[in-house]
Amino acid sequence: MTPTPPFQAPTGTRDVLAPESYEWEGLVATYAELAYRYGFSLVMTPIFEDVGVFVRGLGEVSDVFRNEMYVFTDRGDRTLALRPEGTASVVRAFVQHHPTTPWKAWYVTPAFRYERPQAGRYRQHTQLGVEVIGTDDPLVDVEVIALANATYRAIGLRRYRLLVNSMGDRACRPAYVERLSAHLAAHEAELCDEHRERWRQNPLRVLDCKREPCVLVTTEGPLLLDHLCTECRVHFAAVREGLDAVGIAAEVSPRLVRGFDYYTRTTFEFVSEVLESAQNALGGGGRYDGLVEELGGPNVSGIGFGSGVERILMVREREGADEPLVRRVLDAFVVDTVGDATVQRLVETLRGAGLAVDRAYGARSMRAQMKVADRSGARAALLYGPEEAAAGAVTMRDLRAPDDEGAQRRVPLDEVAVAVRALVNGGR
RNA sequence: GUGGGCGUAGCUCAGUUGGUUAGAGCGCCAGGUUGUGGUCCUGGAGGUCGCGGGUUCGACCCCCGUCGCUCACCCCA
Repeated sequence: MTPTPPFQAPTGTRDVLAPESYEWEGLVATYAELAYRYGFSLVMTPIFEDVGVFVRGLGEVSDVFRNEMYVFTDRGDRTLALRPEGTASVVRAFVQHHPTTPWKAWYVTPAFRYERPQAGRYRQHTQLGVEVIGTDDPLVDVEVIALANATYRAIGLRRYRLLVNSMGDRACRPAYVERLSAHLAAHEAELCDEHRERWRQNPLRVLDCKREPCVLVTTEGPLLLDHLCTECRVHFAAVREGLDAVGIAAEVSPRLVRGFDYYTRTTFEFVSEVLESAQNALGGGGRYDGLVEELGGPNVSGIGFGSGVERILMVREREGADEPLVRRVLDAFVVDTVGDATVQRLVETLRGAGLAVDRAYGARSMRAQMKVADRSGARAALLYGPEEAAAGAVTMRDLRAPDDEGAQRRVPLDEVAVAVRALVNGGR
């Protein structure tokens, strides 16, 4: 402590202790409950995979693959990578186990990307998300978006917007990309410095560029939404109608292009209004048509979303939510100046009866133990000293009583559980 | 990968133009109150001033390097 510790959490990672960890508990519990309500089941996959899972998943030209992956070789000479996002692993698990479709799976998992850390961005962050594999029904798109939205709402987020777009599919996107490329080529000199060099690698990314030169060029260029094939147009219309039907406001954002190569048709992103910087994406996702097949499975479609836990909680704080998501309060705290086995038994009995109970350690003075009891936030203090030992009882004290009048009374040992329960439930 | 800011007690921070034993508040521990927390009072513990090197008679202060944090670019969650 005093000297510099020899080890610290690695750059871009962090420890989460109470009370912050209570927020995590609350968010994950809320999300798990909602996912269950929406008909999803939990899936857990390893946090590292054969690097090929992610190479095929993300695409070789994606930034994540090119320079952000944690790749390593194990002792068996296998090339593995820590997962940079959730979808590819889940799709791989789908292909390996072929569950009945449509398969609706939810997850919470760490994800790793080697980037410079920044507000709301870490090298290890935590993503919660879902995937639905085996149907291209637009109602599923609506459900996935609705679940994300419901989660944000449930924890109190209000100041965010939903952007949606359609990326087209194998039938219509290639032709569009050619049109776009032609347009970019004609205006190459007007693009921003970076894209003037790089636009050929992934012309769609230029649409997502926020720098003015690119914005000017692409604004007058062709939009994918105007060049969708009939099927994609119908699908996108159904998604929008479905969102409308369940009362979720969505803004069509023709320039929304997300980072991974596998997206087709529906893409969406929730952006927060309280994050000024470029890190304003709360979560996002979309449909992927070729990914399952790419990883060796049948030619079926899937859709999913991922959202960052750290970012959600940061946004929640910035929105001014001061109510903790969960309250962890002890029911009773035991103060013991006798030190025989009685208190040890009592504590276990109370815990067995479903009460949250802690005690002081180290045989300290009653005064010191009472301070600990106070700081613990427990509702009741249970004092056990020589007098109580002689009477086979404890003194139960209400630590939240406004004054000392009637704040405490003697309770026989075998009635303590009932008495504490009554006090916690508002009686005395 | 590129650039800006910052590293002094567990936490939040002071620290004069470089000068001798580095301070405060909160927190922690003990006592006042040998059976009572939340108020009050007294005392105490706790710092190789991020780390390494340099300049100087002398460095928390100046210089170089390094590590870490932070903010922005980029990318995304």
